[in-house]
Amino acid sequence: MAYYQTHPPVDPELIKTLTARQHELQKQVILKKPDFTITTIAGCDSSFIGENILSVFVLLSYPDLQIIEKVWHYRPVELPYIPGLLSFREAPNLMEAYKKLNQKPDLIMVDGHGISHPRRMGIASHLGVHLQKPTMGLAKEVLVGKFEMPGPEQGAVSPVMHRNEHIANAIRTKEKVKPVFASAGHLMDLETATQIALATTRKHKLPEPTRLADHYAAVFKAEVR
DNA sequence: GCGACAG
DNA sequence: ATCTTGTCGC
Repeated sequence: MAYYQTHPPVDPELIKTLTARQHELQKQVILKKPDFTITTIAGCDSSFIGENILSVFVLLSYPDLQIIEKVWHYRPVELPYIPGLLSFREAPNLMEAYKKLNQKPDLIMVDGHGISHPRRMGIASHLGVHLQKPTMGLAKEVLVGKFEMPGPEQGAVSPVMHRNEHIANAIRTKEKVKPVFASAGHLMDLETATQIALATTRKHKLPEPTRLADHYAAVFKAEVR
């Protein structure tokens, strides 16, 4: 019985091209501690409806975390999910949504990894380079690297190591709940990213920027349908 | 060669 | 990511 695939088979040559593109983009990534005061932070996330992708940006004040603005963009998606190449599937639409923000954030928390990636070029770094904005990754699962489970207490942190490099931190944002993973994206450093993840966590495992982006992605998705 | 593999 | 029911705990 024939069946549909969301996308046609991916050309191996395309994978080579995109991988090479990541190596080029990686040269533009700058890791540094922000030298300014963060006043606003945005969370972003994408959801899918068949062949389409819906991306959301939620702008919050910092550190009080009040919602200032939320925008979204919806359009066909062109690539399937390929581990390591997630940015080429989601970033284009995320950038369209970003354009709709009347006020731009000081920092963007992206749903996924920053430099904790095979080529140190996760979607958070990818977006940071393209938007020329400070970004950090906030992921629910590890992509590459090894780590020891952090202690069960809220605030416990343990390093994620890969090729002898400290690429991310496993963070226990909620007591006895699975940790999340924070990493530097662009114009950011791991220490600050970790501190921001904890500073923006309230009553849930996911820090507010990511949690709210997740939430509104579902809300807008229901509207589109 | 054999697994692992963000969302 | 998405599909998909009930269930446990605050």
